[in-house]
Amino acid sequence: MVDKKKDTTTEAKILDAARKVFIAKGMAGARMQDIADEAGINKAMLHYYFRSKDQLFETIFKESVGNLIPRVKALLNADLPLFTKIEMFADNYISMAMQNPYIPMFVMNEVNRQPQAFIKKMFGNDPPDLSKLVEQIEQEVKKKNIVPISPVQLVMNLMSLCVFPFLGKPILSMVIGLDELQFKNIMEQRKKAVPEFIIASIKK
Amino acid sequence: MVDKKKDTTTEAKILDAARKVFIAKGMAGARMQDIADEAGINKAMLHYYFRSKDQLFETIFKESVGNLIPRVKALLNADLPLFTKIEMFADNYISMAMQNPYIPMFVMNEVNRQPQAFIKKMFGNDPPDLSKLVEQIEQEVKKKNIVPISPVQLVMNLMSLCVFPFLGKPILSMVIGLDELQFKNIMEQRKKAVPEFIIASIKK
DNA sequence: GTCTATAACTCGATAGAC
DNA sequence: GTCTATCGAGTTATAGAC
Repeated sequence: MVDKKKDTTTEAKILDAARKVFIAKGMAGARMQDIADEAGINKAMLHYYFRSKDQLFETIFKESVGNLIPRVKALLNADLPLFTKIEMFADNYISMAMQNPYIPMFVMNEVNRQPQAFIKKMFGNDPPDLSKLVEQIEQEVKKKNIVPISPVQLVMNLMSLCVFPFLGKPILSMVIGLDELQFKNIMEQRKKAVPEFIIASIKK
Repeated sequence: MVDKKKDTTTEAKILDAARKVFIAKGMAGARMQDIADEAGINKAMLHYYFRSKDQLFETIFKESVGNLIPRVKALLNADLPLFTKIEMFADNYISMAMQNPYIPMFVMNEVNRQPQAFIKKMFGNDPPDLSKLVEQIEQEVKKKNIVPISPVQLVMNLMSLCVFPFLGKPILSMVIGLDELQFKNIMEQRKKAVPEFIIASIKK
């Protein structure tokens, strides 16, 4: 790695700053001036590199969600036991979110802001298909490996338990009284604790 | 109720409109013009009644969270069995959120925007105290009524399972493919399904 | 109390020098 | 490529007539 350019190119500085500001304040709340200040350059540069606020935002947004989607899709269609899928989803998602703790809120927000635009942008023509997973759950119920549970409820539970702690971090930290390190430790535990919690509930 | 004034007073019309717009678009995304249009009056009136956008927003925000907090506090300190508390929290919260499905996202967002200002505004000098609930959970573990579980993880699980579906509604509707009615039915089921799911996991 | 008109200001975007 | 200066659209807020 001799000739690494650092992240000192103007473009990289802009992207770092934009990521920070957009994620903290959302599209509507962010100011181009904030981003310029954060990057230590001036506003005109932002337009020189990314033409408009919309385009800069979209770059950040795609980068934030783009990484996750292919992995989720792969997992959905994988040929693995149900419990393994649950374990892998929890581990993958929580690991990603620990490295980028503000992404869940950021994404949730923008999806809320314009749900249909989001679908097109992120999934194009082939949205994620849960049918295989749903069928797998129904099979496990039929085989009496797990208790009778609605697949929708089970999927909702898994997502809730993985995603919510990052969305609700400020409230949870406040109500339960956690500092950064404690929060981090608890999330680390959760990679195993969530699948265990779910499996304990549904296993026969 | 002969002389009921309806909600046709200008102030009430403004509040109804502001609630709708702020909740849909957040503080930064909302426009005073949108609120005026929604209320069927003009912008100047908004300032006549509420002086500034900030003040109008704060009125709506306090109203949104204000109802919930006393009920949560009461439940936390109530002298009830653990499983009963879990059942009551799920039922209360999900019922509230079904009537006001955008409040969870709205609140989560604004808490995120300014966490410390939020604490002061909402709780003043006495923030909610979870210590009694935590102790109760530890007791149940010690008495071997439930499996060993960290109180923090259990509380987090309960909140996740109740709150997340409303935050993630657009994503869930998209991914799972739900219309309004289906979503409503699933949330109705969840009032019972969430406590059952939790209790099945932790009961010995 | 309610309205119209407009002031005051914020912010994204561009022009143009270097 | 980078900067300063400024434009112009969009927004909050106010003045003042009715």
